[in-house]
Amino acid sequence: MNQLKVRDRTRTIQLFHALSDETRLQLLELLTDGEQCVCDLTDTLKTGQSRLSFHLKTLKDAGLLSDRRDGRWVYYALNQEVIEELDELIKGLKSKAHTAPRQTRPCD
Amino acid sequence: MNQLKVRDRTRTIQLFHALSDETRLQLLELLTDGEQCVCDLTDTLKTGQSRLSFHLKTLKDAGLLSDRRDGRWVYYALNQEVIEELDELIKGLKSKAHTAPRQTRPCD
DNA sequence: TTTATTCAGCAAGATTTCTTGATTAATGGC
DNA sequence: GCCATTAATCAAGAAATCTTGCTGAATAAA
Repeated sequence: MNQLKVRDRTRTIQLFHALSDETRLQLLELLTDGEQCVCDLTDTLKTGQSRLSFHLKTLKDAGLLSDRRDGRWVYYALNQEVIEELDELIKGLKSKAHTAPRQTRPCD
Repeated sequence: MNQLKVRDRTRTIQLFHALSDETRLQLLELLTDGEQCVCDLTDTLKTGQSRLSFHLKTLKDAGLLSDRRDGRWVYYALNQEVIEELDELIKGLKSKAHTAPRQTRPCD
C-alpha cells in the first residue's frame, strides 16, 4: 500500500517531467490541433530531427503521445486518456488541511 | 500575443518541473495535511536540512508553497490557488482535434 | 552576553538530462 | 536491385539540476 504510493509517485514524476520542457510543450501544443508527422513537426519547430525524436520518445514513454506509421511517415497524436490521469493527479494535491497551525510544538 | 504564449510556457515549465521530483512530491503530500515546520519535514523525510531547503525553495519559487516564520520555526503550507492554475494548464492540453489524419501530404 | 537551535544560501562535485552528428533500419520510387 | 527519404538510436560532449558540507543570519533561552 505504501509501495503502491511509491510507484504512483514514480509515474507522477515521469508525467510531470515530460511536461517540464519547452520543446515538449511546443510539440503538445502543435498536436492539440490533430496528429502530425515527424517531418512536419521538424519543419515547424525548425530543429534537428534527432533532437525531436528524443523529445517525442520522452512524451511517448510518458504515455502522452501515441504514434502510427503510414508508409514512410510516422504520425504522432495526443493521448486523451492521459489528460484524465493528469486531472486526477492534480486533484490529489488538493489540501485536506485545517489551516490552523498544528498544536504540538515542533522540534523540542 | 505570441510573446505571451512564450511567457506562459516558461511558467508552465517552472510548475511542472517543480512537480517532477520525488522529494518535492513527498513534501507536497505531507503538506496536504496542513502546514508544517521545516524541522518536522526534515524529521519525517530523514534527510539533510540543506537538501530540503533547496527543494522547499524550488516549490516556493514555483508558487506551490508559502512560508511564514513563527519564532525560530518556519512553516510551509500548500498554496491552493496554484492548484487551480494547474487545472487550467491541463485543460489547455485537451485536444481540439479531428482524429482523422490531415489531408495534405507531408514533406513532398 | 553567550550559547544553542532553526533554517537559508553558497561552492564544489556528482548525477541526470539534453544536444549534436553519425549510423542504421524501414519504406517506396525508379 | 539501387537510391532517396523518413525517422530511430547511439555515443560523446555540453548543460542543467541535485547533493553535500560548510557558513552565516535570526531567534530565543540561559
